[in-house]
Amino acid sequence: MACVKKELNRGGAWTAEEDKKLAEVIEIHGPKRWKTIAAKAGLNRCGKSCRLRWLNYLRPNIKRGNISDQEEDLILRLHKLLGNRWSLIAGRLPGRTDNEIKNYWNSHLSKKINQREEQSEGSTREFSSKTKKRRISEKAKEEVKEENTSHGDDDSKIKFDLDDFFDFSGENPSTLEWVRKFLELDEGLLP
DNA sequence: AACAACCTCAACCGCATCAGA
DNA sequence: GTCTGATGCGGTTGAGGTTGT
Repeated sequence: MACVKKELNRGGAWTAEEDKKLAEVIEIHGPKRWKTIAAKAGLNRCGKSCRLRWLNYLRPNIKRGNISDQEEDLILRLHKLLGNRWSLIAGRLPGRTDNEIKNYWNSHLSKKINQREEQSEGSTREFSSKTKKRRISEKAKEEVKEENTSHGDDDSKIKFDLDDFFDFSGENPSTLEWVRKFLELDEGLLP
């Protein structure tokens, strides 16, 4: 459930000191029983906050920043296939978190896709750059809404998207190698 | 230089699901 | 079978930084 609102440190950025305490307690007790961890660390944070901090920031092998072209390509394909299942997508990208991918999608990729769509529409209408930006971000929001209402258990859509997902014609060799590794990772991804 | 608009990302929230008593 | 607490997930918010006017 949600953190108890009073007395807990909500909304504030984590300090290095808090990170250190949390990491120490997790080292001893392991990354489970987050309520207990929060208490033992003596932090005014709820268990959920501690878990999130660990998963998104403190966990070993976290990659930070600079999503590579290959990773971006994979995110695009996986999103096409899976929709907004960020944790599933993150599971295919070692060192990346669902939160990071979700943020990256919302701030970079959804915009890119919309730009491509607008170009392919061949619209002749011109807007000021500011108006255009606003329009793009609003459209992105609309699309996310639509996605959520439609991704359900729609197997037919997934089957349809699989063709696109595995269409690697025209890819450069490094991307193909990346995809090959990805497919080796989990043979159980596909039905 | 000052202000407004916009962007990014860490963190929170609410709900769903899981697991154990 | 049911209740309850823990965990996981996706959506949303807001602070701080950047860019445009």
